[in-house]
Amino acid sequence: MSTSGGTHDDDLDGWDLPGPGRGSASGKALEPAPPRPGTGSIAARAMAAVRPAPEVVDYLSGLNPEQRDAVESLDGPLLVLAGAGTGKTRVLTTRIAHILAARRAFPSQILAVTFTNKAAREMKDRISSLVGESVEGMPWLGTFHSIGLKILRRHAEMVGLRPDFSILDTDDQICLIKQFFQVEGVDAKRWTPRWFAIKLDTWKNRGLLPEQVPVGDAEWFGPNKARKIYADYQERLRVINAADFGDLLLLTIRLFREQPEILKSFQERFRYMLVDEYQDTNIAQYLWLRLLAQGNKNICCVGDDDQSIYGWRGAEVDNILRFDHDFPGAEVIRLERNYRSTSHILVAASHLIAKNEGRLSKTLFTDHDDPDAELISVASVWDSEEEVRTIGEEIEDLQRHGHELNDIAILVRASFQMREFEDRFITLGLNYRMIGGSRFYERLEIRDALAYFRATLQPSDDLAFERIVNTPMRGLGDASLRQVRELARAQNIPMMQAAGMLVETEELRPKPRNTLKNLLMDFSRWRSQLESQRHTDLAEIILDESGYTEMWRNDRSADASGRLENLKELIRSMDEFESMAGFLEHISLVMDRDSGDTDDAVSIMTLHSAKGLEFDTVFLPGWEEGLFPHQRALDESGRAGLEEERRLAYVGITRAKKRARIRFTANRRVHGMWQTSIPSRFLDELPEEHVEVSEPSSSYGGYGTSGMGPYGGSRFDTRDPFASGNHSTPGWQRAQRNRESGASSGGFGKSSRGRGGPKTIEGELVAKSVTETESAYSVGERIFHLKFGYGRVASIDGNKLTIEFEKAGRKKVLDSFVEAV
DNA sequence: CAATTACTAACATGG
DNA sequence: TTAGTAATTG
Repeated sequence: MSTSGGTHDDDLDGWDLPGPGRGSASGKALEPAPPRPGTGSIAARAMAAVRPAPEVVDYLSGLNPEQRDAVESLDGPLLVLAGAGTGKTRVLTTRIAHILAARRAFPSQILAVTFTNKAAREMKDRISSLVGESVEGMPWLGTFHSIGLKILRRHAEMVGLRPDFSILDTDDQICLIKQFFQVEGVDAKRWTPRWFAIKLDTWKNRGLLPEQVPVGDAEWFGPNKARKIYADYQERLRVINAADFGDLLLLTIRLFREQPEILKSFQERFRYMLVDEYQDTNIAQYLWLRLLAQGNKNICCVGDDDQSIYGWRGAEVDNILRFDHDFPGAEVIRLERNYRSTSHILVAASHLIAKNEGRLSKTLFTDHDDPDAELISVASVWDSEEEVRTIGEEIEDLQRHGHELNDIAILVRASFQMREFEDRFITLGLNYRMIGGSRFYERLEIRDALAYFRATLQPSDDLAFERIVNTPMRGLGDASLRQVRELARAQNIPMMQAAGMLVETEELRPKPRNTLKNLLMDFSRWRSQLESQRHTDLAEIILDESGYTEMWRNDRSADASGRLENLKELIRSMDEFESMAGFLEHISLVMDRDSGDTDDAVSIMTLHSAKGLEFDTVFLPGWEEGLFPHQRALDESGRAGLEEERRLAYVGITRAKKRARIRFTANRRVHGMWQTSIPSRFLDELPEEHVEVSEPSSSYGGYGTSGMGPYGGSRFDTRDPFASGNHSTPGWQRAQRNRESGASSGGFGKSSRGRGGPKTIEGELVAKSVTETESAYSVGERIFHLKFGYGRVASIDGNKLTIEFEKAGRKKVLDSFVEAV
């Protein structure tokens, strides 16, 4: 691969566009081509599109004037502010179709960046249905990371990597950091590797190299130590020929800055740039875009500040607010006509988001006002078990009434909520599709198998090597491994290489030395078979000869056979790829499997991954304080965190076309402990006229004394229309007390110093601190618990009580959930 | 070196 | 609760 200049126009090959033949691919020849009628239907329609009589062009018809403007304003920077459901994706895809049809560029000359894999896939699908097969593989349509990767692979040498470098996922990253922490003697009690991984990510999201790390940050764990670990970490990545996710962007930026000719070649290549979800871009992505857009400035960004939900990942809403400053002369088009939702849904969502400050105010409106449209439904349930069950029932009911499962989605705040739905739907035999969440490729056996493949393909991949040296156990334990690791570190070489040197010496005892030697021989044998064997066969050979499959066959535990199944499934899915390397690359970027798209199935996913999608019916479970808005968001980012959560709620509601059904539980188990939950404050922020508060669909009155309201807090306490009267639940009373004390203390707890009372933000309860100073109970006291019945307090640990229950045995519970008797 | 036991943090969110 | 780690023992 050429290292100078970077004129890799190879991917223009095979792009067969109606119109000018190849050869005129680069440069001036692509200026608006003169109309040449009859060269193909798309081209023919395009002719009409560029100039007069646009009505003829069917892909443009059906756009409203603003949308059409956004599609046709091809030259110069353009920002499209598009509210939820205003046809954002439609504008983007039609715009691409228009560029192609007008023959302004080849598919390979359009850069289209999305934020998530799903969005990229969706866009690809929609473009090909709009334009036809020729776009099938628009090479530069993808996520920031996948495009960064593609660029880096071509010019890896320029940033100190070999073109076949591997990509580390978060777990690999944490493993590596852990090692550095051990070497540097960082107190693992105070700083966890995971925490540092997040910080590292934050720096990278902001485009900071080790030497640019802010002075304050650099001093963590000791004088300049954090900076040093960052620098060492990067150096280690280089040695093991790997890049983490952040590097995919950061190294590309470095490449562009250090190699102006390469940058220039890309600037020339990308005649049109389109960016989806611009509000989610972080600084690194912004820099990346700006470098590329400095060429011909045909950049079109589409976004909605109200849907900015990736602040935690470094997204800068400022990017969207500053757009015309960054790209002088930018045109701004607003899309405010909503085509998706009923007016109940739309008004409710707008009402909610209006509570946020500092937004570019947009007013969404809709025409179709269906008088029969359903109100937003809000209902409480006893616990998550009931939540899952009733939603299951409602879905079955919808199904009986002829609704397709494909039109139904369950959107949760945190991925752990998805499992319960999965379990329930399996027993119901209800078809479901999980997106994101606990992913196939994150399972133990899959990661192990992948580590074997990685280590085979990429001898320098230390993390893969370390993962499997002693899996299955071969007697290569800590002691031997430490020697290898030390040598590798001292010589600054990958561990496999170090191991190779070590087995030639007497350093190791004979037994481990031989096993290690054998293992290395295994790897080189597998490596030699890379050419001769089909990659799926080789994968099986590796797993068999390494003893990995046998390990599971000998395993007596219940899930062993499932794991073997998964391994087979892994090899099966490998079949769809050309090579092992291609397969590994795919899964390192796209951790979710896109399978079974054709079946009719309910979608279960997080709110984050739901952005950009729409469904007739949307279930929104878990609207409880602490879960949604999530406690961590409030603790760590205060008001900004709360606003981001609210945007997330907005995103959730606006996914629904016809029915939005919000659920909250009265009790939820957190870390195995029962806690009473308070309804989400967002419920109060919905306009009553558009909300229908449903009766709980199954009664749980039998649990306690009559009229006990299972929910506390908010509208549903103070003027609760349906839970008759007295809130005698201790948990509720306690929550209420928390609330009041929080409000009166009125502090603006930004730094969480001290483990005191609840933090408030302008009178709102933001963080209910779990560490109550004193328990209201004493050891030996007789108590009543709604789920477990009567018992006696065995011990007290802050607000955690260990109770010896008369029926249920010994349990740990939270004090707010028991009641003195 | 491996198996057992005791302890503790984790349930954000994505590429 | 559970998964992961650290310490302890065979």
